[in-house]
Amino acid sequence: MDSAASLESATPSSRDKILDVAEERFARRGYAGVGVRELAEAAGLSKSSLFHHFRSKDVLYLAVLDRIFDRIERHIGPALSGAGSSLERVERAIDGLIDAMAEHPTTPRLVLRSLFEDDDLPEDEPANEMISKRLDALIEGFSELLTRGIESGEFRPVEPRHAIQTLIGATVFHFASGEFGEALIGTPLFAADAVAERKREVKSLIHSGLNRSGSAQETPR
Amino acid sequence: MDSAASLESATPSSRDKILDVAEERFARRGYAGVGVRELAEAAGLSKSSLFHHFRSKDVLYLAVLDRIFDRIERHIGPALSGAGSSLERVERAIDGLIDAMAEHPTTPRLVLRSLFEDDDLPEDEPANEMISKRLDALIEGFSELLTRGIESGEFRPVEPRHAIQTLIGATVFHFASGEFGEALIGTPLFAADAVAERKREVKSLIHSGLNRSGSAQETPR
DNA sequence: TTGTGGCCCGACCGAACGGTCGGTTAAGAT
DNA sequence: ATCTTAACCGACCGTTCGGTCGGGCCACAA
Repeated sequence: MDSAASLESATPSSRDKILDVAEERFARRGYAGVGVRELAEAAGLSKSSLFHHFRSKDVLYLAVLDRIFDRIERHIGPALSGAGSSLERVERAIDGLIDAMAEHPTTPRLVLRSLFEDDDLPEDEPANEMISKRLDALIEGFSELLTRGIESGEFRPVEPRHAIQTLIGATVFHFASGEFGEALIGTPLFAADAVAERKREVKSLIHSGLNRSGSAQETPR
Repeated sequence: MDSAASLESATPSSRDKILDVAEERFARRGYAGVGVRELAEAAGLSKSSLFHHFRSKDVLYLAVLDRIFDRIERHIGPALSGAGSSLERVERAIDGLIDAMAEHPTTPRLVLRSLFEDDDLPEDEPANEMISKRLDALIEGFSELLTRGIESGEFRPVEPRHAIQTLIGATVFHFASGEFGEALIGTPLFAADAVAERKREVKSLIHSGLNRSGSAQETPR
């Protein structure tokens, strides 16, 4: 029936174009805010053709999310495993997370939406459950990392799950904040140096909060 | 939940009913995700009557946001002014911000939406500009607080605007995270003790990051 | 008594929504 | 030469969208 992932590299065309366009529009205006007509037109084909590639708007949206999580896992996966102290590994994971968010401006917005929106999406859709699983796995990876650092005495005994919430806010929200964030920070959020600075700021905040006594260790990247 | 109007006359007031209903629905599913018919029905009157109270869906949404910012200013305003060390004042502001988010579960979601969504709303609408002004003022208040703490040598020389982004993420996002957040933390986000714990966690993270002991712990490399 | 104005309604409007249907190409495969 | 199939399309479907319109009801002022 549906051989979704079987065709690989040799597809330059419509399907990917639709995904690209949908990713951008959905990120900016949300699932309910974008119509399939608009997507089809922007992708350069008719609405009927769009429905030829994706059986419904739902599955198109989920396909977009799927690609997003592919990219995130690609960036974070290597960072979570590997050697080093807990602090080093957490910092590497933060770098990876920020890289994932900065790769495409659409990523943080779609992730943020999928995190806080009580989705209108069908719960039964297998693609939906699969995405939840992947998200859970990522969270679990981070959680274990923090827990290990606390158990080994390297970190203060913070609640790891609260720290994860803060971390998500500091990374995902920052790069999702669009006009507001740019007005606040004063520069484009996705310029290479702005991304590098965000990494520095987040890591230094994680490392020693606002306290001066933490000393000014500039860990270069 | 009717807040201020309930002390007054026995009128539940259709207008307020509409605002209450709209606030809850918009918070959950966003501006584009909610139709005026649904709102009217949930408020117990007809669509035409809704349009008698609010000239368009836009102004209804903006009226909802307006109430939200009223509440936030009520909570944070006093905290920003007042005496004490910079750290004390920042912590008081964080308490106020979290109180504002925890007062109604709708608040953080609507704030988050208004921060990261490139709104479909008319830029010219005066109500829209007014909300932007109020947001700017809040940000400016926080920013001055941090800047003063840094200048006085009490805080590390972090970039205050980055710290603000992190702070917003740690507070607004946390309480906006709904199902995801509850699954992660493991308890209802808005229970009194959960709110208190979040205050503690955020303040301790702000205070000394993940580092054990507020001092030393030099990281080489 | 006769407004008058606040509040409410059913009926209706054109546009847009997600989705279907039948049919037309063009490229391979048999 | 025929059959299959992926890709595409225009036309159409029923529903819902935000919004309008004309009028009904009722408390209260003149």
